[in-house]
Amino acid sequence: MGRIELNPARPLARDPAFARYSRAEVRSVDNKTMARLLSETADLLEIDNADSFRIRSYRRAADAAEQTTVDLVEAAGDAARLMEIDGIGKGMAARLQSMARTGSLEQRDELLKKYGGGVLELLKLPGMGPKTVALLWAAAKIGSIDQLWEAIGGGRLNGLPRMGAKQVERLRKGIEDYRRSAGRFRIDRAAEEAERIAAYLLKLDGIDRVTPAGSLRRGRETVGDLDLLATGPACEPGRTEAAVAHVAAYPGIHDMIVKGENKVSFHNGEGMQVDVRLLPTASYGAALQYFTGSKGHNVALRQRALKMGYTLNEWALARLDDGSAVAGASEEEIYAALGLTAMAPELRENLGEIECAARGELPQVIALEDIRGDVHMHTTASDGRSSIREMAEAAAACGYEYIAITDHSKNLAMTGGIGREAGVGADRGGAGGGPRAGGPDSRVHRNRGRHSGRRDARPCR
DNA sequence: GCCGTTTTCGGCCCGACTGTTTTCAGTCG
Repeated sequence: MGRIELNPARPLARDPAFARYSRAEVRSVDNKTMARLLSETADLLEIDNADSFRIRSYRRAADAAEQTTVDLVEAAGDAARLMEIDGIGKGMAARLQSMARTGSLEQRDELLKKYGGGVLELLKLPGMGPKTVALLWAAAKIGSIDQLWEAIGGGRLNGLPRMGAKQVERLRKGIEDYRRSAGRFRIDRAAEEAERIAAYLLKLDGIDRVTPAGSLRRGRETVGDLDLLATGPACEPGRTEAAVAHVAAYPGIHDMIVKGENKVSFHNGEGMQVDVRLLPTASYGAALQYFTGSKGHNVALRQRALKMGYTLNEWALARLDDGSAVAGASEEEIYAALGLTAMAPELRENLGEIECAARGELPQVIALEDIRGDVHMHTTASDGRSSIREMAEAAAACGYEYIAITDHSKNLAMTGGIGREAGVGADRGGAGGGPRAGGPDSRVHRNRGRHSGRRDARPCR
């Protein structure tokens, strides 16, 4: 078994959650995909003005699919097992089975035929809900963000119900904001995809190591393209045929962009571009440095190399006079040859880190081990999924010194809320997959990672 | 569409806020 790492200092392969993941068979449909299909169906049904309780059932099923510890594809052969999951009845069990078999959901496909896929994107605009989407569709056949943009420019929204000047301006600004962030993916989603693909790549004898590079490795909040660097005997020049074929056979590929000798690029089902590069071991460090970036950091680093009589590219750090390689197998030796302390990827944004490294005064990056506590936790007293005791025990297992329970008050009625009689807020699963007192799912609240300020949502190593 | 119960059918979460309208509809959490 080879290695997968987000940061060489913290190999993911040691992560128990990851270890479980890497053993799983890579499939194009999983629990998360099913949850998304169900949730989108609920959105489309709302636009279609379907029965609100039927819509709620789809949302509950989506939440159930997202949260359950049951592998739905594996369980799909037994409807009774699916129906043991809270929120999954006879109808939803059949839909889960169908999704496991075909990768799609018939109800969703039919509604998409009627309205087009653009309406799901419209819902991502702030202040845009299903009623407004339905209104725009009925009044002006607006079914996408581009069409809405044109309609706003042409003044075609004037006179529509609830479309005053403020609302139109809000939509216009919402589109501008959306377009600025479009095409990028949250780091947690990119990391999940990186782990999934890396686990698949490592199944080939001859690929020993896979490392995500780019903005994912630098810990940015969002990722554009996903860069994965692979090394091993099957990645050496002239011997990459089997590795290229293996990458190209990855089941999550939606469409192929490039298939060359050293690089395979494709889009996955979510539209994320993935670049897999096969690299010789001798150049691994240079390539890792080059593809990790950032662009500004690399430009500054190359300028420093030139001043020192070197040239730096993705293959090696080499002398300018005779072209002989000075370093390339590891990042550390490249930085050392340039008179710099090796630095964490998170620091490489050309914000003075090169000058600091030259002086030996690099700041220390906060690591998971530095987190001492968590001050935002919800429990089954409101909309969390674990009891205070379970939360405290999980925190203790992480080595935390303190936690703060921050349950909702009863003013936020949909979450149950503390201040009510014991059990009132916990006896039913509410919207958003609400509390389940005594339920089998003892995972900590999903907000934990976010509010801890970590990019890695996992609570423990 | 699910759940609990009445084993066949009724019930299913709620308030603040905003914009638009003038008492309400829609979104958000």
